[in-house]
Amino acid sequence: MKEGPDIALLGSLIGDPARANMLMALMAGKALTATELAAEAGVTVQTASSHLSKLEHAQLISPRKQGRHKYFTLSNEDVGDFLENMLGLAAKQGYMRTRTGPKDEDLRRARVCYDHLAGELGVKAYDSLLKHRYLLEVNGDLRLTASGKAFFDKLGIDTMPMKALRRPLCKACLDWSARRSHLAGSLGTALIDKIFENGWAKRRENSRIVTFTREGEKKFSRLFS
Amino acid sequence: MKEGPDIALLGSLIGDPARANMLMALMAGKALTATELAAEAGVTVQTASSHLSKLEHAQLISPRKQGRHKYFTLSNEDVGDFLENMLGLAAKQGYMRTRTGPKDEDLRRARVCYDHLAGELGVKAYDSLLKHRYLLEVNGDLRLTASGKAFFDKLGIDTMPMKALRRPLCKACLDWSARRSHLAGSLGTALIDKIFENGWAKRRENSRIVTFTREGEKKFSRLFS
DNA sequence: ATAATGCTTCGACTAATATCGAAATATGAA
DNA sequence: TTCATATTTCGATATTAGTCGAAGCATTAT
Repeated sequence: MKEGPDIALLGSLIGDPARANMLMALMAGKALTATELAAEAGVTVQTASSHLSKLEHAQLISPRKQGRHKYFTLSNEDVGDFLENMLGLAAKQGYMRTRTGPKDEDLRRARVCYDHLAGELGVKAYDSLLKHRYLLEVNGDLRLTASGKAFFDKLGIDTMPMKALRRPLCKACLDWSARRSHLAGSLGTALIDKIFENGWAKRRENSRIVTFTREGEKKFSRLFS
Repeated sequence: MKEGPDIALLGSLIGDPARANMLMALMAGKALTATELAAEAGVTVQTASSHLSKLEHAQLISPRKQGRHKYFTLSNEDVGDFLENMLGLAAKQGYMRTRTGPKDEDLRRARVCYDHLAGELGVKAYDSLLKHRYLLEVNGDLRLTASGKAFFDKLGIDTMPMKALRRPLCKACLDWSARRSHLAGSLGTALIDKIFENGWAKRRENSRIVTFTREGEKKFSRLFS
C-alpha cells in the first residue's frame, strides 16, 4: 500500500496550528508579509520564517519580494479550493475552534475564498448564473454562454482577455458553509473585484469576511435574482 | 482569525504516516481489522490501537465489533471524497511516495474510491452517462433521468430502493489521477458492486487497484461508449 | 555614514507524540 | 478449564518538531 501520492506530507504541513492559521489568513486573498503572517499565527517572526519556508518549499504558498518586505500568497487556486474543501469536512465533523458567534454568521453570509466570493451570497450568484443559462455545466466543465458574455459585458467585465489565460475562465468551488458550489476561476475573480470596485462591499480588516453595504447588497440581489 | 472550522486538527490526524497509510488502506472500501491495519501502517498493534482510537474519536473511521475482531471502515463517503481530493492536490504538487511504476499505471486506470469506481474507467463511465443524458447536472446537483433509470434497470440495478436512503443517489467525486469527475453516491456503489458481481473485474488483494478481465473491459467499454 | 526595519539562520530548550515491551482484558477454540 | 488470538492500557523511551533568544544579513530611511 505504498502506491499513489503522499497525503501525510500535505496533512502534516496543514496539521500545525501556526501554519494552518497562516493559510487561513491567506485565504482572504490579500498578499501578506512574513511579519503579518507571524501575527496571524500568534508566533514570533523567527518561528514564522521557519514555517513559511516549509510552506514555500512545498509550493503551497509563493513569495514575492518587494523591497525589504516579502509578500506571500497561496500558490494557486487549487490550494485555495482544497483548503475550502478541507474546511467543509472539518465543519461537518464538528471540528470548530470557537463557539459560533456573530462573526461566524457574517462569515457564512459572504466571504473571500482566496480570490473569489463564497458564502450564501456567492452561492446565490452561482445559482442565478446557472438559472438564467449564463453558465452551463457541460461534462463537469463550466461554460460561459453568449448571453452570459453579454451579462458580464453589461457589468463592465470583459471576458475576452480571460480566454487567453491558462487558468480556467469559470470553475465551481465547493463552499464549506453552504456545502454548495460557487463561482471560482478568473471570472469569479473578476466578479469580486468588480463588487469591490463598485463599492458594493468591502473586505473586513484581517478577516475573510466581506461586508456589503445596504445599497450594495440590494444591487447585488437584484442582479442575481 | 480564529473564525471557522479547525483544519489543523484534521491535518494533524492525516499528517502522521501510519494514520495516512491506514486511511489509504481503507480507501479500498473493504472493512479491515486492527491487526490488518497495523500491518498496512507498518507498526505494532499497540501503536495501531492508539492511532485507531484517535481516528475513531475524530469520526473519520467507524468500528464494528465482530467476535474478537474489530473491523474499521471510513465513517462515510464524505471522508472518502475528501481523501480523494487530498490525493489530487498531493499528486499535483508532486508529493509522491514512490517513483511511478507499473502499479501506478494500473491505479490510474481503475481503482476503488472507498465505495465506487475511480480512475480512467470511472471517469469514462461518468462522461458517458452525462453524454447520453442518463444523468443531468442541475444546479450543482446530479439527477438521474427517466432514460437513465431504464439504463440502470437493464443493467440489473434497481434505483427505486435507493430513493429512500438519506444518502444522495448520485454524486460527483473528483478523481485524483484524472482530475475529472466520476460517479459516487449510492448509484456509484451499486455500479461497482454490479461490475464485481458480473465478474467483469475483481479487486487486487491489499490494494485499491481494480483489474478488469479482457472480456469485462470490453463489455464495460461497450456499455459506456 | 548611521540607524531602523524586515527577514533569516543558528543554537538551545521544551513539549508533544509516536513507538514498543509488558501486562491486562476479552473473545473464541480445544 | 486451558490455551490461543485480538485488542487495549500502561509505562517508559526516544525522536521530532515547534518555539524563541541572539546574532547576522539585506534593504530602506535619516
